Amino acid sequence: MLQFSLQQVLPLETATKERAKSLLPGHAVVVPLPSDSPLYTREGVSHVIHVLGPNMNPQRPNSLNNDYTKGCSILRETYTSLFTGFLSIGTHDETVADISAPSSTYGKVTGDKSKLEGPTSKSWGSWAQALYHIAMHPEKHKDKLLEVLDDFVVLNDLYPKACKHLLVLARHEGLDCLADVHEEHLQLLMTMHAVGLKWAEKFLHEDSSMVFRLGYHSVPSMRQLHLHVISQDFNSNHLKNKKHWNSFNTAFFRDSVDVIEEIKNHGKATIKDEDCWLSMELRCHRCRSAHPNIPRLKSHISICQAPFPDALLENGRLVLAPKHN
DNA sequence: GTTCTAGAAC
DNA sequence: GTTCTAGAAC
Repeated sequence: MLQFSLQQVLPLETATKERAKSLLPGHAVVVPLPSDSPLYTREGVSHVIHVLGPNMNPQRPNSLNNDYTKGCSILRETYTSLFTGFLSIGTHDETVADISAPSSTYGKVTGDKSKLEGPTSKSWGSWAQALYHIAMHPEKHKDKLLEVLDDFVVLNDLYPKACKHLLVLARHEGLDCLADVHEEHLQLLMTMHAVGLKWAEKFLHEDSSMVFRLGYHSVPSMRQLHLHVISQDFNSNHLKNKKHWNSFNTAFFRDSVDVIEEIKNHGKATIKDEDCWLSMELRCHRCRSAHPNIPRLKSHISICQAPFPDALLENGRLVLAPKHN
């Protein structure tokens, strides 16, 4: 256990009292250490975070009178305040005096919101981390990888929705989805496209009747930016529901060529995240006929010979699609 | 992202 | 009978 002398603690106590006279349960206060504090000069401690948990002792202020539910709630706030305060140190030059815990929104704190607004991107469940782990540690997943490059890896989608379905996975930390992509990533997007195209061409060399599309989901379920390279047969037992179909056959699927153009022209990509795209009626991607359910749609697409619509053939959205008259 | 389940809908 | 949907869990 660390021991502090009075001399070490005094500057901290003064600095703390400047920030907050008292602290309510569930709240934290971040105190940057004064430059004359021995804790700072000798130990290199830059900040101290004070945090007050729930109190069940009737002899002390703010006793909860054995209200266990309220105690749990305040304990949750306490930890959130503590971690939010800790995050604010790394990401902002200045800290605010009192950080109170948000009850439901992640990353937001009271006080100077303009400086302390937390990450606005979505949070990811544990099951959404698989690609991230592969991107960060490809050496641990060699058996799954088709190609390993400095900036990308290529792998088969674990649940392919067509005969050929690859992912070109970016290895850059902090790049999780299209919303994170900006002008500085243009070269990266173009390289990902080139890598994906190379694989599509390799498959086309083996079977020239295949047709490929390269693109991103507007709002991916898995963390870490990944480009889908998918053949347009959609012949797969893993394609089971409307969401599967529509995520590759509505505007929810953003063609790589379009994303690159949008980044070039506007510095950001269009994101069609409305749920309506994923729950749209099922339509054949070739002849646009509607079908009542997935089994009927799949039996239709296995025989549909219609040419791909012009909108898909323009500007390389489809790779080596058959020409029609 | 997946699987499982229950209930509704066809 | 089958299929769809939503929710929960992982």
